[in-house]
Amino acid sequence: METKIESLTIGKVARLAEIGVETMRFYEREGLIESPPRRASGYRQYPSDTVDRVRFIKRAKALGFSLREIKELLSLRAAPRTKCTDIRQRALRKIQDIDEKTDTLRRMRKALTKLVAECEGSRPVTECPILASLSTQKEKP
Amino acid sequence: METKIESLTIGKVARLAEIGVETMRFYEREGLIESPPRRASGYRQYPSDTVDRVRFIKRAKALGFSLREIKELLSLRAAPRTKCTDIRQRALRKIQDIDEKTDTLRRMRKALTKLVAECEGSRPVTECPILASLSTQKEKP
DNA sequence: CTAAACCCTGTAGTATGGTACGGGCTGTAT
DNA sequence: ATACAGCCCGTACCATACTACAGGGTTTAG
Repeated sequence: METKIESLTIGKVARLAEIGVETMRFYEREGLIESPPRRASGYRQYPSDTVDRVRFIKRAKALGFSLREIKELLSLRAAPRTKCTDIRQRALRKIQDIDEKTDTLRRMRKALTKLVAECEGSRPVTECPILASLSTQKEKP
Repeated sequence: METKIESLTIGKVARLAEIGVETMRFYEREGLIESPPRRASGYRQYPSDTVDRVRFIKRAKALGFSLREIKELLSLRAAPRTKCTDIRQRALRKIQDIDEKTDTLRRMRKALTKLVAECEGSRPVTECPILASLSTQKEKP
């Protein structure tokens, strides 16, 4: 134990982030996590914060962001040369995306809550509140 | 013009919901929208509320719900025989999912806002607030 | 020292969610 | 009445995001 610097094998990162080892390598090929240093044997050595990065990827994916979009999100600060105005623009755009998603979730939640209330009141559930709550909203592509 | 009942062709629904005609038929095959009545010619005749249903599908997809999950969401009220307690259970479960997603979005938004603030202050952007804001969160699978 | 568990590269296969024909009727506007 | 957009079905193909080998070297616990 020469260096006590925290470094993890691919398998450990994968277990901590709850994804597969193959997926780790896939993300590396896709440029979502950078190619880590290697031991003499060729084994990857990850810094421990990689786990957070992978968890982030996992969560963002669950929110409907594509790997391409996630890459963009992660690279917002990555390039140190990038003009601040540029970063700002892109970040603001992402915030808009997020606000739209949040709003849709809020409406879905409201609809489901209504459904639950109807069920508790033991009244017949004939109409679909999920649809009803969304029906008036126009989409802005 | 015998019947003034609002009914739309597949193409009209598709245009209104901003998806492709092929996708409409795909969703029908997958059971996400029910097989509508047909004219003598075989042409599908959709009631106008189908547009809302399709828009809902589109939005839910953008939030990371799979078609299977969306089908579940849409069928919560669909089966009138379903026990209320059962519907309630499933709805509550979905609300949990939604709350988790909302929370992640909230944190992402906060991180991006911070990033924007840093850019406005024209300070160097060295750290990645997106990751930082998520790093302390443990995942609950 | 050796066996089990891990890691390596490369390639191939899978699931999901569409998208694009081909070949052929139908509706409608001029 | 005819052209041309729109619809029908069936099948094939596509991108994305994994997932699973095959064939081989490496670590590490006992």
